[in-house]
Amino acid sequence: MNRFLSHATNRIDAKGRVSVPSSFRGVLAKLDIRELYCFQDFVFPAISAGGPELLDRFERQIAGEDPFSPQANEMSLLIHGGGVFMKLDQEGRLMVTDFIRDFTGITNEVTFVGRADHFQLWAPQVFQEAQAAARQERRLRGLRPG
Amino acid sequence: MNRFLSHATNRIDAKGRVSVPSSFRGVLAKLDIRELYCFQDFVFPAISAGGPELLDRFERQIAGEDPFSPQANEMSLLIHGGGVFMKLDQEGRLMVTDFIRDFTGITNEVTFVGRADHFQLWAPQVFQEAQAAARQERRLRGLRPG
DNA sequence: TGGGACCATATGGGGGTCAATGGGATTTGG
DNA sequence: CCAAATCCCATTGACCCCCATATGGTCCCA
Repeated sequence: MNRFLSHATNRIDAKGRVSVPSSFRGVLAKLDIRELYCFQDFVFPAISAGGPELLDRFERQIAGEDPFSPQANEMSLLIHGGGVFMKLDQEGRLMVTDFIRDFTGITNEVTFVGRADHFQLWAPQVFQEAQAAARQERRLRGLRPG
Repeated sequence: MNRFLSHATNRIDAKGRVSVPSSFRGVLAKLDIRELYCFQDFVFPAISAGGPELLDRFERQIAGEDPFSPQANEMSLLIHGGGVFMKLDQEGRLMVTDFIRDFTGITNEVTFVGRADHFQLWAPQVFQEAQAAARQERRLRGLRPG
């Protein structure tokens, strides 16, 4: 597998660590990603995590605009001010810091959600509800993928 | 046969496995599908399963939109976060995980339902009712298939 | 036409392997 | 020098490979 897919929920231990699902670690290894760029999602109350090239992409996006524009300023506020680099420990676990807890509402469990080129950390309950809402909205609009 | 047709109900064993109907496995072999892309159906409480090209089709749909739009983000939440790759064991059985149980209400039996280019997993009772409801609705509208 | 051999599919379970988790020991940073 | 982060090892349980058994249908022949 070469992209992040599916979701899984893991427990946070007494030291505040949580195991990143094995399949996600496999993708990271395959893409040779050793350090995670984590940032606050623009839409949902979730932390997004991916390789450093994610940040590069965002910065290229900014570079395409007038560097003194309010839009560029705002974008930088989000991706730089709301972003951080993190590493996994030897067992593939991640420290769940206050940076993550405060933005997501995570307390003692984390739902990992694949998003193709990155993955996300959600509070389990919040993820369930957001997904149900997205499904409901699609139905109302009569849209279908494919 | 080169498409998924008809429906059949099989039992889940003590280890949580269920046999995929032989005719469906035959279609999978014919289409050279070795790994199943499974996702939560957008309308019914059923898991849909098909070849990886199903996911490709969804992703092409997303690619047509602004990648930073809430719509694209939402769509990805469903097809990436709500999708899984699964494999059959050597006897053609599938593990019925919580991912499947929680969404479908499946407990100890699975109804497999052919849908041409993919098939679905339903709780038997729920399938019966949904099919009956669909039939009823058609009758009220005076419509006939074909 | 009825019985029985034969075959394919569904089902049951032993046991190895690996991922998730828990916790002691050591290092690092302020 | 203390607290927190990281390393390292042990335990547990879920999943998967593999082989055995049950079940039901079809075909053949007397």
